[in-house]
Amino acid sequence: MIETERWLELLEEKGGRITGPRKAIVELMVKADHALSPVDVFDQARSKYPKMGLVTVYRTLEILSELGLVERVHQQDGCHMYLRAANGHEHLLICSRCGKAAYFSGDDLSVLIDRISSESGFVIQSHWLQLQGICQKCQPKKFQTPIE
Amino acid sequence: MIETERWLELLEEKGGRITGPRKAIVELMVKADHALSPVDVFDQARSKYPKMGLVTVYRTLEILSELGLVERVHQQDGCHMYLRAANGHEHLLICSRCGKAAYFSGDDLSVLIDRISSESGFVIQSHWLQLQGICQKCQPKKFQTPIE
DNA sequence: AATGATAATGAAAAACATTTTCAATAAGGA
DNA sequence: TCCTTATTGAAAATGTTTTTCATTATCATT
Ligand SMILES: [Mn+2]
Ligand SMILES: [Mn+2]
Ligand SMILES: [Zn+2]
Ligand SMILES: [Zn+2]
Repeated sequence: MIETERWLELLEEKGGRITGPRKAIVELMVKADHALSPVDVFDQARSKYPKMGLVTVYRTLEILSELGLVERVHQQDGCHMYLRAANGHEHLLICSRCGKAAYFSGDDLSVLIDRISSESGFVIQSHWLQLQGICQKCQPKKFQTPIE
Repeated sequence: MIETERWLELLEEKGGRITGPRKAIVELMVKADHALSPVDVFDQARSKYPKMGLVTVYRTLEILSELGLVERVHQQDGCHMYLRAANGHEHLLICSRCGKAAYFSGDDLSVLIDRISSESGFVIQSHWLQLQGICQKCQPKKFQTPIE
């Protein structure tokens, strides 16, 4: 995948070296469709790079997060999970059964934000929006909307 | 404050005993206008009840949270913080300088949610919305909107 | 291709955060 | 007041993240 190359190039531009452990972690994070904990990353990455240390996972997630390639996701259960970062202004939609994560965009909260701002006196800088639900695969048949 | 009484009554109805440590924690959580970490609660509660143990703080926050009186708040820094729970459908507005937290209501995301739901195939169950900004007290003079 | 400076790694230890265990204490019904 | 037992806090156990440090591997320079 070309996205992997892009991440590694950015890493390199920043002055970092491209190493086996880093490649394994990047490859995995680029294609992850679930938020992963450091231990999840560790377990998965070891199949590509068996010597992988958990410390390296922490360090690499930190770097990828500084580069804006990965971001922390909060969930009711684990809340130090990492996922490929949003492209521009996107928010997350997460399946509460299987954890599948998808970004969406096109929210317009400006009216709400203006109102809250003037009611509260706060200068609002950013917002955090996250939807929880059940993805198509996890829905029992009876709840599935027929495609028409 | 009568709200403190209400919390203690609910605790009692649930079969719990009213104790010194619990009173100290409830009093403090009822009036907190910042999300507090277990250690914050511990430190503050010790001034009312010096023998307080940190374990009791963890246990009491757990109980208050089961009773729906307190809820966990996620922030970029500490994300195991606790705050008085919302009344009905409210969301948080948090000052990124001093941590002051305020609830607001009246968000209507139904149009957005319907759209995302049909685009993604997810059945959406709930949403998290949180605004970050600078509260009035923390705003430099030049940014303050004059009251007219 | 070989060399060398040094960034990156992983094992181990340390630091933190949270949960469990357990004997002592205290709440509150009888 | 007495008795049952929920609650407490100290200490230990567990789990997570960070630090330390000697070794290894990357890659710019020969
Ligand atoms: Mn948005
Ligand atoms: Mn969180
Ligand atoms: Zn799912
Ligand atoms: Zn403030």
